[in-house]
Amino acid sequence: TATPVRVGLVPCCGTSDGPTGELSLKKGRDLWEQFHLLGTEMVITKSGRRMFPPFKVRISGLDKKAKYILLLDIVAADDCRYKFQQSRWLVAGKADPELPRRLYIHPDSPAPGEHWMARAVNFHKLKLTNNVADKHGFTILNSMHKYQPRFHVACASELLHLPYSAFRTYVFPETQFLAVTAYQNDKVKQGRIDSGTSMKGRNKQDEREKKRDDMEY
Amino acid sequence: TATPVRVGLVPCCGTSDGPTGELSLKKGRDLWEQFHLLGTEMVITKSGRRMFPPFKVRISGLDKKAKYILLLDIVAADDCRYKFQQSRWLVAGKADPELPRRLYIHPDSPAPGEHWMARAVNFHKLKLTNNVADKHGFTILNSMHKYQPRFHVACASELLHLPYSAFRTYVFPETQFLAVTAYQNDKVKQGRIDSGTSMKGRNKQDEREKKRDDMEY
DNA sequence: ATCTTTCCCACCTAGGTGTGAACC
DNA sequence: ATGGTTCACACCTAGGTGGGAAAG
Repeated sequence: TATPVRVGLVPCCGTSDGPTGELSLKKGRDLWEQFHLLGTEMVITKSGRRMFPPFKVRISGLDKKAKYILLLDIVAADDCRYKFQQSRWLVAGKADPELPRRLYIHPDSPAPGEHWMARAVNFHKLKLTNNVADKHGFTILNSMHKYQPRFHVACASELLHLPYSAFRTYVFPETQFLAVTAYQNDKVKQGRIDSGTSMKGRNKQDEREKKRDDMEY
Repeated sequence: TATPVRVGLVPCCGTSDGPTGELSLKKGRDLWEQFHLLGTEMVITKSGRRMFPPFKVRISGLDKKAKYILLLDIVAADDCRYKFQQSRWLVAGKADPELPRRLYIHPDSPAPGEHWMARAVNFHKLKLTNNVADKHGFTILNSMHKYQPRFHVACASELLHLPYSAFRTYVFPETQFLAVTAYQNDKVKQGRIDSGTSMKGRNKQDEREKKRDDMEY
């Protein structure tokens, strides 16, 4: 084609601005890189869990009028099983057999190039699960394995044509992650909380408040 | 065309099943009809308010593969201004000049006939406002005036072709309503609350609970 | 004993809703 | 005084999140 297609991962900057403890991520640096340095972990659950940071790409050079389908899939990054011991990830044997591969088709697909180029494309609705029998179409992963998300652009005007259409694939190594059913690295857990996007779970009850509750009786 | 296009307003049945006071709507009858008997009121606000009951249509007889744009607009039902006095709506003069007409294009548009026919089409995201300077594209209405929603089907593969495309228009008289900035008829207000879909606002504090709060000091 | 998974639940955000007093 | 409008706010739903105990 005449114009080259360019795809860039959109930086996801942390929004934390509270008191920055030792563990919090520096503001203004890309969240993906920050977590990558620590060893990104993604929680997988039976009912499905989103990715964090969100996977966003900006794309240019498409034909404005031609229709495209945009997809994300997640493939094994290597052939190992891992364990987390003494604050570090160690190889713990050979990988379990790969599970049925599933494509996450961006819900706007198919859409013309101008639509995709107008703003960053966000794949935040993709969900990860460890449920081998999942019927929602979520991406099924093995816990304690390392994965690599991949982004694809397909020239296709209809979803039915997808299997026969030309693909272009883009990989961003900083989006590699380990699938877990519970956070292993406390720094990763704290980083998610600090980056503000994650909604806090049940807080340890504040001492003062706890006292008051106790006094109700 | 060979097959006739059929469009039906989808009944919106109330979900209330609590203690049914004198004012609550009977279960299992169409909400639109129920409110129509009372004189449907729709609140309009500066920041925009959804319609209730939701406007839903079921459509059949479209060409499966052809593309359509589905729209809703809301036009003056007559040339009067109204007032609510002694529990009834009375004509109170001539209508104010009509405000700029706005079309609400269903966000799935354009889409093939099979998409529209697969399930009821819901226009619940349309918002009503009385803000003449609105920049969100909400539908602008005059308070204390009577309106009639209209549903349109346009044969058009692109939004840009809309102005030149053929329309088919459907009107459901039971969806007429009066635009208000605050509910006038208590029965309408109570009907909305009873039908359950409306999220309750601040409740009059339950006496028992109030007492407890007061005792906190 | 250790590691990993599962489950329920309190908490959070986002956004729609009527309240009631203030405003005009 | 009246009638209509505005506004901040408590409440609601829906759905995503980590906590922590319990189970495997």
